[in-house]
Amino acid sequence: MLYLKKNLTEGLIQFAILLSLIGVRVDVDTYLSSQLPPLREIFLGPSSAYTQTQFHNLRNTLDGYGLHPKSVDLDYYFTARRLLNEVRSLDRLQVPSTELSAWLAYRDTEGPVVSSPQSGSSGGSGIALENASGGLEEMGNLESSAVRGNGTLDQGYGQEPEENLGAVAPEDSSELHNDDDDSSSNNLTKEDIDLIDILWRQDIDLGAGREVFDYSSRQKENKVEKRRSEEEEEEDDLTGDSWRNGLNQGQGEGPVDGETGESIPQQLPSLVDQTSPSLQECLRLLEATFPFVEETEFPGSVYPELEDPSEEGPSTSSSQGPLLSPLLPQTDSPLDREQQWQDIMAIMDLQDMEINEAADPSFNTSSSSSGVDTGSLADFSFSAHTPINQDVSLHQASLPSCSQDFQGGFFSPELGSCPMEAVGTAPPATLLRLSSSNSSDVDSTFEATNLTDVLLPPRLNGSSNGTGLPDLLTGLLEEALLDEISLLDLALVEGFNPAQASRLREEFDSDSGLSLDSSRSPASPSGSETSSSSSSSSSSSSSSSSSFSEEGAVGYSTDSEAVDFEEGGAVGGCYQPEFSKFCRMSYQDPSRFSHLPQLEHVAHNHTYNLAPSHPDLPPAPGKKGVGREKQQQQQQDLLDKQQSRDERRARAMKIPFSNEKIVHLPVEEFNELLSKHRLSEAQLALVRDIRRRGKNKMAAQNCRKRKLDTILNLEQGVEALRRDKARLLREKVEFVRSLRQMKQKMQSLHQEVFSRLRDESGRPYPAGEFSLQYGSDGSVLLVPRRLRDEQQQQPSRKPEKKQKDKKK
DNA sequence: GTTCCTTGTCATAAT
DNA sequence: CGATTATGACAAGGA
Repeated sequence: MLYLKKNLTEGLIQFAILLSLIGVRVDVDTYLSSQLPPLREIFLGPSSAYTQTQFHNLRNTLDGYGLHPKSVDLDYYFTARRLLNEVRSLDRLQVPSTELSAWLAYRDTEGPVVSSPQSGSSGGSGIALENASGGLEEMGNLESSAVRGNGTLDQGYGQEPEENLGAVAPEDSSELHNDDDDSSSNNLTKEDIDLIDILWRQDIDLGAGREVFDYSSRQKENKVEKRRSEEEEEEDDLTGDSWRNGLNQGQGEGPVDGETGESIPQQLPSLVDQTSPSLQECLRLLEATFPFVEETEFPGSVYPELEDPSEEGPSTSSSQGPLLSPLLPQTDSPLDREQQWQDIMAIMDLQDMEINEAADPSFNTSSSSSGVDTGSLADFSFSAHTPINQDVSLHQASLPSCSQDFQGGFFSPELGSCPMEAVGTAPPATLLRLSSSNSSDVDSTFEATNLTDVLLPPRLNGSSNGTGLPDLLTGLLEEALLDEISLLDLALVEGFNPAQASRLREEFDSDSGLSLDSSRSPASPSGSETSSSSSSSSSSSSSSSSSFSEEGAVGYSTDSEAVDFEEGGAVGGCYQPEFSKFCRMSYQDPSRFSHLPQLEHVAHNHTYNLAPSHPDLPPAPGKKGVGREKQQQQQQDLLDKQQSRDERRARAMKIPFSNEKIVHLPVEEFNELLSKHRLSEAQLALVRDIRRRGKNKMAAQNCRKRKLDTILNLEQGVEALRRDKARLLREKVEFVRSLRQMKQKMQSLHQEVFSRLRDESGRPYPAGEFSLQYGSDGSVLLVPRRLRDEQQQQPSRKPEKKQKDKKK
């Protein structure tokens, strides 16, 4: 029982200490604190329960030395920070502008072009069929995977060919740069943090949680390459964003609800009947791609972006116009909240950019390039179908006036500019998405992210899992993750080098007041063991000892020793006073701590109670040395000197048995012993004190040893936990990237579909002017982004849209 | 002589 | 309730 308790308590304590240590390290990053909470939740959340178990022991332990490692952490932290920055800078630099731009260019050729930058994006209505099918499939896979998201993202992201990514207008990239700023992360308010935390939890609840990490392991192999590609891609994303921005500008914004700030969707004539064959084809394609589309919970969510019914001309400013109040009913969040979100989003944007970039390449390539990736994608597609279907299903393609939200919403810092409202009702999914992002923030995010992110991903997130939140969070998380990872990595690489470890140890030692020295004299087999003989001799030799000397008297007589050991079952040769227990302890320690440098110097033998093993002393002085008083005197002195106080006292009190017996005999035997000998009160008291002190001495030694063990174990545990944490963070980051890639694919798929849509006259709908809205009922509406724009700029086009019902 | 370390001891709480 | 154990704090002794 006791033993178990002990172990349990110790374990708990150790665990708690480990947690605290880790927490400390994490806390060191508090400047990053805003981001950390979610991470903590992920990694430490469960542990929090443990932390609450503050046992008495734990308290004590912690008091002693729990936190000192901080100093080390700080160094570590700064180093990590620096490295992180470097890493980020690398990402930026490396990021090649690719996918999006290329893709856009492609679109341009086919579709009607709105304006230069935008045209590319918007144009895509008529997509080259060649790519379309394949692209769609890929996209579908990606998207599906993305939708499923959490579980299975593992396979290839970064590996997709970047074909689509052609060089995009780098011009805007500057806007996107923010990611670098660490400050952004720092700017988060507590509320933001809380919000993030909540979102994060939601994310987890939705399934985005930790399971996600599993996949990472598979991907690890490709990590390095991926990262590079990702970084490059990220740059591409940036360009893509810029591109998007351009589009937004060109297209302007739709009408927004004054109160809500939501865009007011305009109902367009149903396109169903009128849908051109191409549209149907596209729909079919979509269906095939996303069989699950219909399943959705998708509450008729329309893309927020798409929803703006009335859009005013393509003006960049318009996109950024009024902030949209949360579309979602859920989000009662007042403007302040939105602001918070904006802040968050701003941060996320930066990160998103990075991520997207990273993701893009994989995204593109995934289908084509790496078999692994494709496979994974395929898997995803199947699994993920539902969410995508919902999004994609084009049942009712209406052409509401709002065209722009798409671009505007995305690009404009505030989504509000283009109210996301779906034609009639904002589906929960959309709402979700919006809510999660809260208009303005979303925009910022989108700016950073690719169109895909804006269009599809949000939906997917919102509809499917409520992962929309995750999206928003992802940015933050990523930042945090990156930071953490960098820190952890650094820690692993640099931070926990032997030097630091030693430092830690030192700190521990100093703090706890413990010495790591395990090689204390008693422990050392060599030094003190002989003492018994000498002590015995001394005792016997001592003048007064004769009366009880036979028993081994005060000192340690050989006899007494033998007896004691036998009785105690102790192993002979150990440090006498301590006996077997102690011997075990002492012997164990040295080996364990031998590696510690600090211990090396600790060879002192401070044990007072040890019988001196002086070569000078005759082995059995008592009997032989009658003649040599001098020697005896010397021995006496030595004995006195080396005997413990209790031994001396016992000798002085003429206690008839050895201190070992007094201390180590079981209670019964001890009582028997006392009963055998008639002892005075003083003697009895002394004997009891000796016993008490002797036991306490052993206890103290045990306690110290335990402390040391605990510290060492904790050290190891901390290191292990750090490693795990770093690994998990890495995995998380990869997951986020993959998710983004999938989103991008989804978006591209969306665009593909859109490009295939044809009006009655067989003309493609310009992507810039029309957008697809997905209804909760699975209907898909083709909505004009800006009626005005259309009318003004492209009178030829019909402002009104056809609603096409596409069944999935 | 000072500082640091180790060890023993005490007081106290927990077992 | 007494014995034992655990542990923080203190002090002695030694290097």
